[in-house]
Amino acid sequence: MSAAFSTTAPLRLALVEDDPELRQLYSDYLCRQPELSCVLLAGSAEAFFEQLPDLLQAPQVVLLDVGLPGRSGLDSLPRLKQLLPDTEVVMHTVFDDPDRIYQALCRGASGYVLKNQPLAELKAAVLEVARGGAPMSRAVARQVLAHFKPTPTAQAGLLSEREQQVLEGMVDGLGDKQVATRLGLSPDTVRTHVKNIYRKLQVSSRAELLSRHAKGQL
Amino acid sequence: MSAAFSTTAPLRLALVEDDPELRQLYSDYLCRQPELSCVLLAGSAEAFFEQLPDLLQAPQVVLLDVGLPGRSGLDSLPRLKQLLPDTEVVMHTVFDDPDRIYQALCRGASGYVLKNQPLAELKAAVLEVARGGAPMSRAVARQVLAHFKPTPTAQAGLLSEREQQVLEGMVDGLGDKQVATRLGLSPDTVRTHVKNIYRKLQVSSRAELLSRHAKGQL
DNA sequence: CTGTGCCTACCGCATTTGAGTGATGCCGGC
DNA sequence: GCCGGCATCACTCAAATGCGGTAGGCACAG
Repeated sequence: MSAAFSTTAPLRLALVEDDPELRQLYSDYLCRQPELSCVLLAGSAEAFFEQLPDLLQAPQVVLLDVGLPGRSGLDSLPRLKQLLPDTEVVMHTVFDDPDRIYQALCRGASGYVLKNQPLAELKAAVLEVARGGAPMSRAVARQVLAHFKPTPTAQAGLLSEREQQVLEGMVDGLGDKQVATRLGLSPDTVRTHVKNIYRKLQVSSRAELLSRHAKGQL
Repeated sequence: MSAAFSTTAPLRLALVEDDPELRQLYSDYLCRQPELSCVLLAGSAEAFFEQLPDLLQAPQVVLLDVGLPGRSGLDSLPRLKQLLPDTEVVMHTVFDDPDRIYQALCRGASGYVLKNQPLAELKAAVLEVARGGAPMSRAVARQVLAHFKPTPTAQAGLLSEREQQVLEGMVDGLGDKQVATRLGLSPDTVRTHVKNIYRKLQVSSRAELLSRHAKGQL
């Protein structure tokens, strides 16, 4: 909701990128934009943190490379967000593997753009995140959505209907007896179902099952 | 990477929207686009499913209103994806509450755009999803990201560092002993930590803890 | 100095859970 | 009709877990 009119002061941007050529390229382009103002350029996370105290005002957006030498961008994210809770971080990288994306988002990134995109996209992402958005490259957005999808692999057809219901109860954090009550069954029956579920899903404890459920496959 | 050149056949789009005026407005606009072809217009989920068999080719994208009379868009999503697994669904609505968004994504939506946006945005979303993207309005994207964030509420400060580590182990589906091994502790120590965690987080079983963790507070 | 909280570790006990075995009845395919 | 899968219930046994207490060492605040 905060203003972003042409009369607004340029957005304070920090750029962390280890490749000197790329850094030059990006900063050249981004700094030329009237809406932006590069207040910090760093080639590593360490350099970034060192330069931070020199700034009069904290950057509003940090464009952070994931694959940095030394402390990776991913690793320094928590500290960055701790020092600058109100600063938006956009990850910038060639990696589009689910795990890195997941880690970045969990650690407080508000955007994730890939490096194979036109510079205009990069600029758009920076502006977008400053406006309260969450810019993500196509592939990244899909990965993110994949985290929510049911992954109809195992369950569909594998587990019988009753077993599904029992599983549901377990997922809700209930014990065998409570599940039995909910379904109007004998606790022993539930126990049998649970055992069969374990066998079918290849796990051997409630914890494992719930862990799996929470992660990949619902 | 799939082609989207001007020589490509127009994208087959289905539009499900209960408000006749809006439906008219959207279809007028979208159908005028050379890249798009509205093959189905429906005012309800029921009408959509009825008209489906009449089509020569299934729609490639469905623009689905969330707040439909009768079977809501949200409720009909699973069936839609079951019938048309390869069709991309973009939710279209005025609602931006986290729960509805979460439900939609879990049920297979690949996009979620709000209704307060210019028509060009709508068109862009349809094209984007067809290209393998995941178009989301600003507010929606933020909600989605919020699902990954640590929710610094409870855990931060509430649980000690050691307890965090133990919790992590439990979340990974490990037993007490395995957690102990991982952290180089006595199983008894882990048990003590677990007890304290339960007390602090107000739960009384592993299942409850993991369930909570999976749901609200990651 | 004292209290408080954390980390560590142990004891004991009741309950829950994982794992094995068996049994009954229903249903559907071969 | 037989076999396999499913749902139901039962019994046993051992391991894991939940719950209560105790206790020494450490660090920090009052």
